[in-house]
Amino acid sequence: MELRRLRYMSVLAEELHFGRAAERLGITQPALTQHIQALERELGVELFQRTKRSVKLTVVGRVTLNEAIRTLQQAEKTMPVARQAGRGELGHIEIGYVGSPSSPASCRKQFPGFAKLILSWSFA
Amino acid sequence: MELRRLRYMSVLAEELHFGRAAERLGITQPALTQHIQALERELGVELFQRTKRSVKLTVVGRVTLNEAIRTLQQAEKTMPVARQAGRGELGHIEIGYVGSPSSPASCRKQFPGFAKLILSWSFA
DNA sequence: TAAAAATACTCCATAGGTATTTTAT
DNA sequence: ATAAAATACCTATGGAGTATTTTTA
Repeated sequence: MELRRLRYMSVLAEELHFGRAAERLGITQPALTQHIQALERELGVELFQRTKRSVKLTVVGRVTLNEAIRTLQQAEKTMPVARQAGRGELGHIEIGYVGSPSSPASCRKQFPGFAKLILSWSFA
Repeated sequence: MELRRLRYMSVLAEELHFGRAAERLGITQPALTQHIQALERELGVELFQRTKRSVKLTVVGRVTLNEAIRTLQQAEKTMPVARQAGRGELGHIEIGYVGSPSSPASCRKQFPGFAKLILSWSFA
């Protein structure tokens, strides 16, 4: 499954018109038709109901679109996050156990205040 | 940005070895090299630090990988959800205002119990 | 010297374009 | 008759392969 096709699908769902959606996407109508067909084949479902004169989302399409939009939104974050990290505006904290052999329990025993701090921020 | 490349990145991050990662991915080592280079070019950051003898994630790579994994996990949901919906095992509920002109406020006035029900489930 | 990543090149699949056909209104 | 989606076909970009080079431990 490709992000590009999910984008194509979401724009088509907004426009409900292959010609206009294709234009917004900077491709031609036949190209868009083929991508939607390919996506439908890949998922094994009918996303849009076409009647030569109108296009509408099927119920399956509606449900699929929800997931697609979530995926696209998450994907959109990746690029700016990478760039911010590249400029040193974002980093990460690594947490490990100290001493060996050790365990979460022994770690909490060793650093009760630290464990409380972490717990107050909650373990993700 | 392509999902495939995020998958390539995440496998390479696990293996830290182009040859083994490529094998797991069912492609050749040069192909993987080129995809990682392309992804780095696209994002404008260095994801892995290679020293001809070892590969390791940079801090930027670590941060980017977090987002990439979230994206992949979300993307993974789309296909089964679409198929479930296709078999009628999933649907959706649509909620709108009744009467016109209307607003959330007038709707709550008209259907105080309904609004309470919705609020108890919280507006997403 | 050997192991591993990068580079050079070649080939083919497919994304996308143009032209055309089909169909419902 | 017309608007709009589907189909047919062609081209070119780039993904993936093989062979080779480079590098450092």
